[in-house]
Amino acid sequence: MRLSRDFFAQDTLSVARLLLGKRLVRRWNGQRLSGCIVEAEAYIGQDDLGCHASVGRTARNEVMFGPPGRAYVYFTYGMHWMFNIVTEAQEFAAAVLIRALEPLEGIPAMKRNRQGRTGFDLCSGPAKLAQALLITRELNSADLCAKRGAELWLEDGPPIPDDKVATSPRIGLNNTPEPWESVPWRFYVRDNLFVSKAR
DNA sequence: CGCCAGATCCACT
DNA sequence: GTGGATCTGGCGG
Repeated sequence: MRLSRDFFAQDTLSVARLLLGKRLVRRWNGQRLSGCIVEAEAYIGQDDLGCHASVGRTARNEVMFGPPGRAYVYFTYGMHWMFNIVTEAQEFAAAVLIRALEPLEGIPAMKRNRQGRTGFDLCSGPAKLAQALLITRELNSADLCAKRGAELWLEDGPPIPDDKVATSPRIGLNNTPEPWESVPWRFYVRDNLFVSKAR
């Protein structure tokens, strides 16, 4: 079952939590590259100083102000692409950053995309999984809920019970004013080997 | 192992 | 001109 726009329209913390266990699927060259989401972070509105939307509406963050269920893909650190899913109502700028996947389908292709790296190093980080699934600028603003012709979408997966879900502060927010640097808006599957960092 | 700096582009100031 | 929702290899312990 493909995840619908209603799913992504929920509040961002719920979406981030519920995305654990869901499958991210990339269609490329007639084959499926996919993985189970094991780590995600919420970025919630213009008040959240960790969120790109906190600087106001710009060309870069425009997609976050649009309808839910679209891809917000941006470039950072001079070499990395990041994949987010837009959440909540139009005009409320929020998204979930996908931080790690447990690889499931198309692993040889992912390995090639990752210059021969394997296992843990395939998708254990936001820039790694973007590289493994060939997610770049062209997919920014792509509709992940399209009925046909989609290159990227999400599918249902086994629910992860609460006792297997852990939270922590978001990764990489250096010198962001509190409480934003410390709010526990990162969700990950406890003891899963493909999570980017143990805690 | 852990730590650290370099890589390298682009949006925003 | 600056610095970032990161990753990697190299170096030291």
